[in-house]
Formats: sequence, structure tokens, C-alpha cells
Amino acid sequence: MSRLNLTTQRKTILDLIQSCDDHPTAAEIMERLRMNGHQFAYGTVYNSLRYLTDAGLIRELKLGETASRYDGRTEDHYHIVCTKCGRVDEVLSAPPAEWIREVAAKTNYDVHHSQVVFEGVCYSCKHPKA
Amino acid sequence: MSRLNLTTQRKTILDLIQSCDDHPTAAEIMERLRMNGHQFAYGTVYNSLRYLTDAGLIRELKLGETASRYDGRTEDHYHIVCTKCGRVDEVLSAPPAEWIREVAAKTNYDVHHSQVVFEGVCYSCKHPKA
DNA sequence: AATAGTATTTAGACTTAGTATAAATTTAAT
DNA sequence: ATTAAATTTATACTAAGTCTAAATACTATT
Ligand SMILES: [Mn+2]
Ligand SMILES: [Mn+2]
Ligand SMILES: [Zn+2]
Ligand SMILES: [Zn+2]
Repeated sequence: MSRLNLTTQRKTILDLIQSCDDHPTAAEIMERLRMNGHQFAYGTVYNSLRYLTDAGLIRELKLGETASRYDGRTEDHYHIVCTKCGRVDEVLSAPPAEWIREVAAKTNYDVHHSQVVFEGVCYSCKHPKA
Repeated sequence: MSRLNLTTQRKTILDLIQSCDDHPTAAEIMERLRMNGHQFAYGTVYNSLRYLTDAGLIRELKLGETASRYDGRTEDHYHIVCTKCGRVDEVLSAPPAEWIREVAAKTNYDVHHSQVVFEGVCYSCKHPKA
């Protein structure tokens, strides 16, 4: 409701996340900030992550691990986790609308959102070159 | 790999979960055990939940809340969470195989499993009778 | 520019969910 | 009965995140 206020800390964290091609946890983000010479308070990182998430500039991913991950891609998409090495990849195809309609009909819910996490074995883990 | 060993505690907890028509958290399970006159150590409840999950007798659900929930239904199914009241309902229709094939092809993963959580507004929350 | 008011950051205490450890107890095997 | 293995118990500990109150930094107004 209130206008966007990107402080130095928030902007730095946003830039970092947007420049990632992976999906770091809060702890990983703090580590990378430190490596880039920044030193923000622990709580500030969490506050900023929440702020940026609420502002819709990043997405919080709950993939069933102990810690949330953060994603600079804000358009709707899903994820697949490799059970061998833990890597997280993007899934850009959306669940068929027909299926969602069916779920809404059967459950009597207004379905607003779906989160999907696939699990499997990634290409590198499937084809280990010695 | 080793044969099933259902101790009193494990059996009691399994029975409790199987008799539930909801998806209780560990804390809720402990509360219900206490109400039924049982007093197991905190750690035993967690150990039993893990044991029963590993044995495939119950399922652990990670719905993106802070605590895991447990489910006596072991056949593959999904869940929908009401964002107003927090209730969790069953979703019995599976994601279309065609979509999963597409995801596997595009990501180069062997897809073994998918976890899906829908969010929406349940019937009671949508039609509040005064 | 000075002042007051609001928002943010900081350090650190606290919470919640769950795991680890070591002693005590139970169960199973000889 | 004795020994060994598995389980339970009590309790300490960990990890991820929230909360709080004081210190700083912005904003608006005079
Ligand atoms: Mn992503
Ligand atoms: Mn269920
Ligand atoms: Zn892998
Ligand atoms: Zn509801």
C-alpha cells in the first residue's frame, strides 16, 4: 500500500538476488554479502528479504527443506530438486488449467495459487562422467 | 530393510494418526496423545513419526508452514490449504502424466515424485453464513 | 539550517521445530 | 539367567527465524 522504499541494504540485497542464477537461502545470501564486502545485521537481511518479498520484487521458495530459498525471477514458475546433489532448477511449464479447474470443482475451493516442487535426479547425477 | 517393529508407543501414534480425518502437526499429535491419557517423551514422538514415515505407514507433509504435518493416507495425493482459516483438504486428482513428461523432457531430470500444494479459499470461508 | 517525526538498522534476546546424546529401560537371543 | 541390541526417556543442543529496544538515518516543516 505504501510506496517503495529501497534503502541501501535492501537495494544491495535485491541486486545480489537478481544477479544469482541459483536460489540461495538467507544464510547463503549473508555469506555472499560478506564476500562482497558488506556487513549488514543478521536481522536486517531477514527484514529485507521479507520486505522485498512483500513488495513482489523477489519470491520466497519453500521447497520442503529446512530453510527458505529466494528467487529473483518473479514470474510464476516452479522448481525441481535433485535428490542426489540438491540442485534446484527452474520448471517453466505451468500446470494445465484443466487440471486446476478440476481440483477447484472437486474441492469446492477458489484456487488462487499452486506451488509445485518436483523431485528427481538431474542430468549430471544421472550421467556421472567418472 | 529391517523388519517392522511396532512398539507400544509407535503403535499408539500410528493408530492415532490413522484415526484422524485431518493432518495434525507433531505438537497437535502430542496434545491428542495427552488427552488420551498417554505420556510419551517428546523425543519419542518425533522418533516414532520418523520411523513410521520411513516405514511408509504414514506420510510427512511439508506444506510450507513452519511445522510438518502427518497424514495417515499413504496413497499418492495432494493438498489444498485455505488461506483464510488454515484448513487442509485432500486433493485426489493427480497432475496429468503428459505435463510431468513435458517437465522431465524440458529439465532433463528423471522425475520421481511431485509435491503439490494448492492455496485458495475454502467453501465455508467463501460463504460465511453470518 | 534546525527541529521534530517517521522509518530503518542494529545487536542481541527470544521462540519454535526439530535433532543429538547418554543413561535407563525394554525386548530379544543365547 | 546373562548378554546383547533396540528403544525410550530426559535433557542439552541446533538451525532458522522473529521480536524488542536503543541507535541511526531519512523526511518534512519551519
Ligand atoms: Mn526459480
Ligand atoms: Mn492427506
Ligand atoms: Zn543432481
Ligand atoms: Zn477456510
